Amino acid sequence: MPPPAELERELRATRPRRGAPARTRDRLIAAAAHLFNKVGYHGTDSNRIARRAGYSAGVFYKHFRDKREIFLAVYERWVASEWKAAALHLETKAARLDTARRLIANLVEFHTKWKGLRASLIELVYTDPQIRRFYRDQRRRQLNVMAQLREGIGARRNTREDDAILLFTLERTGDAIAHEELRDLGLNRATVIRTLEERMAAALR
Amino acid sequence: MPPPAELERELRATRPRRGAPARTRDRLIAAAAHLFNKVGYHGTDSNRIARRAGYSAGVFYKHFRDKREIFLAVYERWVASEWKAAALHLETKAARLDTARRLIANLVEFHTKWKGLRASLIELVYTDPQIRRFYRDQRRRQLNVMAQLREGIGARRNTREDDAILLFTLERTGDAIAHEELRDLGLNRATVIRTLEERMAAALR
Amino acid sequence: MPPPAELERELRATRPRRGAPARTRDRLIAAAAHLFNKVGYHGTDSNRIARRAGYSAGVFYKHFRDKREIFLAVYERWVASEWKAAALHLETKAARLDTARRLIANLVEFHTKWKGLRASLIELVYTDPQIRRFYRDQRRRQLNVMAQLREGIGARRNTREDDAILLFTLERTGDAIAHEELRDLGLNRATVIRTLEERMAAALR
Amino acid sequence: MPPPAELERELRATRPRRGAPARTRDRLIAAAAHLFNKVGYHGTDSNRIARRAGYSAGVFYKHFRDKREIFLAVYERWVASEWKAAALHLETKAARLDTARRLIANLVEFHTKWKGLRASLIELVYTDPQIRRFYRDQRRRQLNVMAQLREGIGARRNTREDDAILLFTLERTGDAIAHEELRDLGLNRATVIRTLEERMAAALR
DNA sequence: CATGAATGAGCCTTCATTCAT
DNA sequence: AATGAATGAAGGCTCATTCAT
Repeated sequence: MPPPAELERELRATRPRRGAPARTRDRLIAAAAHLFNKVGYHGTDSNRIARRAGYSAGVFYKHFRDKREIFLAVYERWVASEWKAAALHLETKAARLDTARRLIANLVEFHTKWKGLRASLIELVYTDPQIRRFYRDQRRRQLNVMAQLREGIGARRNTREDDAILLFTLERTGDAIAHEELRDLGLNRATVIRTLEERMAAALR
Repeated sequence: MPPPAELERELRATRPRRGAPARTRDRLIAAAAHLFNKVGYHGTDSNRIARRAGYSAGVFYKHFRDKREIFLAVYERWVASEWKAAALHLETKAARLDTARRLIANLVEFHTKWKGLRASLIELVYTDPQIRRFYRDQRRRQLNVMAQLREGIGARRNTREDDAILLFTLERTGDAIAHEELRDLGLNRATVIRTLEERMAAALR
Repeated sequence: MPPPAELERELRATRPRRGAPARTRDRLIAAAAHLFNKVGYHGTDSNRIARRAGYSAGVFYKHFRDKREIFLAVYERWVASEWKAAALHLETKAARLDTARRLIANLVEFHTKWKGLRASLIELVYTDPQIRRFYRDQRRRQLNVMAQLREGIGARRNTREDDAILLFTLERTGDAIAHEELRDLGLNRATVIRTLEERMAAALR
Repeated sequence: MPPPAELERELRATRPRRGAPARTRDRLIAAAAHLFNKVGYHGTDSNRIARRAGYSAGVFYKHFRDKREIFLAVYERWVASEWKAAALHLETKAARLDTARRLIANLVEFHTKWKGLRASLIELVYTDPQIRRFYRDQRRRQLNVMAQLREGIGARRNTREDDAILLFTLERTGDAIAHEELRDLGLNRATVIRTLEERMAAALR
């Protein structure tokens, strides 16, 4: 006997019986994002994604070829929203250090919110060519933005290699903060964040 | 009788029909390390580990409760060998920059050799409390060693937080090098490595 | 695709490709009843139950958590049908001895038809708390019916303990008849049955 | 990793390193009896029997073809000891009712002590021809003894069929007592036992 | 005789995926 | 467009049994 009351079903009431395909796709992605983040890619099954989105199992495969594909969609959406937030901070006129602070705050927020998803990401980047490609494209885009920023502000000479190392540092340290690694190591979170902010600000100079 | 054409069988010839348990365990760990590294944790199954080690399926469970447990054993072994190599470099009397070079070379070598394993690791650290604990313990140990080093050489004041950030940078950049991320991004590998060496050397000052 | 020559496949033709869940559950229970009765509880596996019912392996777990659970379902169904038959005999207006005869005939019929199932039952009653509970509930129900019967007919005083002993006698002797134990012991089946009928009739007095 | 400290190993110390085969066999049977009775036939594995007897796994198959065979040996031994006890009571000169009491006490004691074993027995009698044969042989032997007893004491005429029904009643009610079925049904144990004693005594008349 | 490592068949269970309705 | 019953391959794991030492 399947478990009686599926909490996942709650959404069903909200949903129109025959909605626009795009809306269905959206709901599926949202449900998948939640589940991937909560129980990991391998801990999530496609039936559950559909059910949580308020649909029956079959719907999933009308919109995605497989689990891999919806993961990519989730990842794309997540990246897009992170970029959007970052862009907002960059556009806002402010002192260099203030901008850096906002960007780091943004980083920490996103890494914290999506820590489960990020934990699955690395393996998939290694495993799946398509996800790898997308992942690298984002990095390239980040490097380009950084290069432009420095140019725009007439910044001092700095190599793309340095930028990359900074990005790696930010990414990995952001994860450490999200996963409470610092606390477990008896480190001061504020100090670490301040250091990241300074490096970020330095890169914007 | 095992299925007809098993490539994995090659090892069987080499192996004594009945060995010491410790030897069997060793072979299982070695086989698991290979497979985890090649096809990832989730792509590996216990039967295949046993078969690759030259045994039949049942043997696996005589030595390990489940896949998680053998992963931990693999990880422990890998970490131990990395530490051993690092310790060797640290003990060798040499100029600061030379020691740094060796340590970075060691890092790159290990991250390259075990890139598949590392790709699986992150998710497991997130998922599995025991693996997480071990992982954090290693980091703590690294930080302690760094603190001692600086003290020993009468080094300048540097915070444990800085050390942690450096370790995160090294780890993540080491992965990027291993996965050829730099090449895909059109970055110069030698430049990146030189930067890492300098930071390492600076931390030893 | 299931292995080539599966006799169990015969049912598949009969079955609609996609039926109501209740119907599927019914078929699974029927198949399980047959197999438990034929090869015993421990000789039956869930895949085979599904296959015999005309389904693939996975279906089983959509309806039952495990073998234990379907055994209970089988047992419940079997008990219900036996009660139904017994009730019919009790309701029919007839001389005491006639009613007794019918009840004994019913007993022998059921014990014969389900002798394999009953052989597994005892161990499960010992092993499984839920099955034990159900088993005892039936016995209690039987005792209650017997008490009512005697009361209804203004019968002579008889203790619940005597009733219980009678039920045990009937149960065990019913099994002996079903399993041809009497024949192996060189006993006269008709004589034994007549004795049971007389005791039954006496209890109804 | 196998569980560290196996309690079952305790016996090993006691045992001579190279004992007489008969002694080894004895120990295996005793260990098997204990385990069958505790966790049932299907819940016992042959390695564990050997380990509990203080031997390694392989020894088992030097003495028994398979689990079935050792079950039969256990069963034979148990029956023999029950007969021995019963014979003792029968030989003791005493009033009919006193002998009956002793026999019933003996029955209850044995059924209680071996209730787990008995729970497995029924299915095996159904499943295994050899065990079935032995089981029936015991019943035949019991019936013969009863016939002789009545003859010996110049007892009144009573059919072998009646004796059989009595034996079935005793057996099944003995199990009910052992399994605390009576208690669960709210019945008085003493009353039931008295009834059994009376019927036993009547059979001896 | 005894050891105990190793075997491998086979059951249990999950889940990505399909398809008739 | 949506349903959801059904599929079936693939692993996980156990345990009766063997055999080289």
